[in-house]
Amino acid sequence: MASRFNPLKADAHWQRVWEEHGTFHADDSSARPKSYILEMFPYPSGRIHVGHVRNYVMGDVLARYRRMDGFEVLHPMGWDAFGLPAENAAMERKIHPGAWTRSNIATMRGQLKRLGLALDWSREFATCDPDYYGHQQALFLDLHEAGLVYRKESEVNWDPVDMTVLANEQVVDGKGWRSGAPVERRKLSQWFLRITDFAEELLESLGGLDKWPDKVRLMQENWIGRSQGLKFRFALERPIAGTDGFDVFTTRPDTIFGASFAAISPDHPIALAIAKDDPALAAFIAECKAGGTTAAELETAEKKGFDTGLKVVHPLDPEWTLPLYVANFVLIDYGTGAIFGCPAHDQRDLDFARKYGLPVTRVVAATPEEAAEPVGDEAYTGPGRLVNSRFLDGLTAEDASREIVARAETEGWGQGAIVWRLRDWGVSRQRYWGTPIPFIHCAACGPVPVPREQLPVVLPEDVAFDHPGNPLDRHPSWTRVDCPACGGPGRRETDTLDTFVDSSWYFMRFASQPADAPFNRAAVEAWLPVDQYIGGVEHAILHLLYARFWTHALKRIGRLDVAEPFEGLFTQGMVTHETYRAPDGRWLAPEEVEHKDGRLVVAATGEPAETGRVEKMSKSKRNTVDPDPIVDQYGADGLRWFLLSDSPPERDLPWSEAGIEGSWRFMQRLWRLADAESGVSTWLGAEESGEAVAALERKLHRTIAAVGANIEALAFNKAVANIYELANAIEKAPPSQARARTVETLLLLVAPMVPHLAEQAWAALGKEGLIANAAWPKADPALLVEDQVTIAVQVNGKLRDTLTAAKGAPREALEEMALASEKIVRILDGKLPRKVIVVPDRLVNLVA
RNA sequence: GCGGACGUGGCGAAAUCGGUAGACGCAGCAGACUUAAAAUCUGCUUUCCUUCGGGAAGUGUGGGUUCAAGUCCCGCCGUCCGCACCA
Repeated sequence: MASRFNPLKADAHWQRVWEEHGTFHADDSSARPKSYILEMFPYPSGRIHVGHVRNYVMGDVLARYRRMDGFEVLHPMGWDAFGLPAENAAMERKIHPGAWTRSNIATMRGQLKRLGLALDWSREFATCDPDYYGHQQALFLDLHEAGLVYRKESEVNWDPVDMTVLANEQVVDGKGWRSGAPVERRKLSQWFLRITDFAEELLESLGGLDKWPDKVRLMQENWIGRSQGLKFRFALERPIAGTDGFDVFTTRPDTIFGASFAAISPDHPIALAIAKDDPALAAFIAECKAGGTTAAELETAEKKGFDTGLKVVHPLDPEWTLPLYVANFVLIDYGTGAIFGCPAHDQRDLDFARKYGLPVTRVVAATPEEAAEPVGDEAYTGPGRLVNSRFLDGLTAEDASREIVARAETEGWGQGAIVWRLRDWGVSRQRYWGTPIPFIHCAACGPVPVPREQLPVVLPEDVAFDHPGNPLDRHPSWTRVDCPACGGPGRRETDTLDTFVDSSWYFMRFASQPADAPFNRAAVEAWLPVDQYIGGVEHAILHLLYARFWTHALKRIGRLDVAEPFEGLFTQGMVTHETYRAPDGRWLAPEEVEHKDGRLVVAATGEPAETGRVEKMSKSKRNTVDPDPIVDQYGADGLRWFLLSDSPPERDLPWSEAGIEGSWRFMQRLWRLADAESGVSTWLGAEESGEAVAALERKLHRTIAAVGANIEALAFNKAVANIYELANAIEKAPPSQARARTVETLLLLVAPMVPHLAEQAWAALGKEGLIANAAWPKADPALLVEDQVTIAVQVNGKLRDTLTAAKGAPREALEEMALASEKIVRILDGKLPRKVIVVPDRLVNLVA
């Protein structure tokens, strides 16, 4: 056995052995219990960085552990391969998006393979394979048939110089990223998925996802945003533009007698109707549209209103009219696009009322004294009883709400309603590099689904990116197609699907990939739900919600009996790194800067460089760290071990190379431990009993239990610490057969984390078979408990002494021992304690 | 503004139920081995005081509950994340 572990040879050797044996192929027909471990699949942006590695290694440790623990494990890998960066690359480098993507995939696959991940590569696919997106088109048609797909006018970002639609990330400070021209909002007819039909059940079943982080559940809950209240009708004093009133929604029906105005959105049909004959209002509406749409701009935007001069009638008093405003802060696509304002109990309404001199009437008071107090600068939104509210006076706010809803329903002017913040999912993208939406537009028949036998609708390869906009639009032949319904001339839909659609069902295709269907139902039902899904928290809302929706929708249309796609979710922390900038503002990669005389300079030119924030590794900030040179130097296991050590996996990990030397040293330590035992016959007949051996056995079994539990909990940093402790204990133990057995077990314990080294040492010890296929050791419950425990002795809660006692020693005995302690006798100085608290096996606290 | 998380040595961190704070690792210091270096091994490493026995303080901060608080409760300070005109 060599005295040093050489990862250069071992890594490649064992990777080849695993591949040749098909070690990590998932067998659909296995009788073992199934476990599906999945990390969010990567976008092939170029090369992987250590942030990716951290993600995949975590899943890999769990997958290898589950295999050893007796499960049939599905642990696949693929590529989220459609998306905008490929088109940008096409424009910048005159390379086809497909070619660019394929070449990145090849590079990244090679990088991943060097890490020795226990992946079933036979199931690999990319979402840009027609074989994948063709089935996606079929599923889209299924949803369409079920009425879950529709078309609607919707606003897009329009660059008036480049004459192109921009994705949100292409809008920088309200301007087009290439042209720099102010972006306009423009209406286009686009495809939508009816996710709002599922709002209720998506919210409901969040409650059952108890292996998800609370944080993510809460974020989804807020995103879906259920609000309960009253929808009621305001009658206009006199009809206008053929309408005599409009609906408003409120969550505070109890404050209805505090109403002082009504307001509608600038996009509300009534506003638009009035504006036709009212140039002043038309100007106001135009002004509302001019402002930017970024969060910061909205936050600071002034609350503005336009008094239409019209009045609406209070629903509970025909004599009482309220002014009708058009207000910039009323959203057309939430609730009914119209509100009633109750300034006393809503801050925004109060600001508005003060600005336009509207009355402010308190209708809820926390205390009886408060009833007469005028409202100041702050609206009161807390609980209380009703005042100034006629028949509601004296009721609590909740009771008053119920009373108003009941009365509205009886009298017929309104009804209880639930309003959702969630909007339908717009899936149209005016882009080339995505799944073509399988429809054909016909002047006579409208949009007609592409017949199933014509799927997949394959993206044409012959496209040019020398003009802005979607090259599919300009394609001379691809767009020309006959209408499948009437046979007349038609035109292919040139919008492609949002890439979030691609990632909404890829985990089903991993479980089963027949040629003639999106998936085989039985196979998907056997593997799903994913037992453990691992990825970045940045996907906490959109991706996870869309994938949940897709699964719920397939269930509703009878395609799949899976309630939720991901049973366990883990959101791992990001790997962060400092960013660097040159004097001209360019981002610099870590290898382009160096420290010189204590200052950071650009290595090539010697100009001073600026250190930016520590941020998530990303290609655009150029702060990524490539794993390849690290693997060259320390082996896959050195890197794997380092990424698992120290930082809790959910926390961000600031990258530094300082610690990896330590990992490398530990690899060699493990190797030496195994090396020392490879001549195990030397110790035959050596002492097999005695306290040292017994202590080592107990340590081993406690470690087996702890490492297993910590891997299950994805607390890899703790599992690493457990293993270090065991290694320390082994090194201190005298040679014996028990020690040799302990080293063997240690190898099993580290096998999921450092698989190459474990295989190499396992083979060197002459063990049969692959350690990857070995059984996870079982902890002997009898050895998990110590027979001796250390008891803390406190006086007034302060530690004064410790003593050793038999486990389970009775309270009286512990108290006696504590009182007999020399130190305690000295501290008590002859006095008797007033009170003695004994916690068996833990401590004795003497209260003096 | 609303919602949430977090704050422990020089650094990454641990402490499962309120019960010996700092396990484990990194960095550092001292020593052994060596002609030397690397590698490896041993010991020390929260702060302050010390007559070297030990003593005092200590988990952002101020209070509180308790025999006992990193852990529970209230207030404050700070950092980070999500949502953001949601009626």
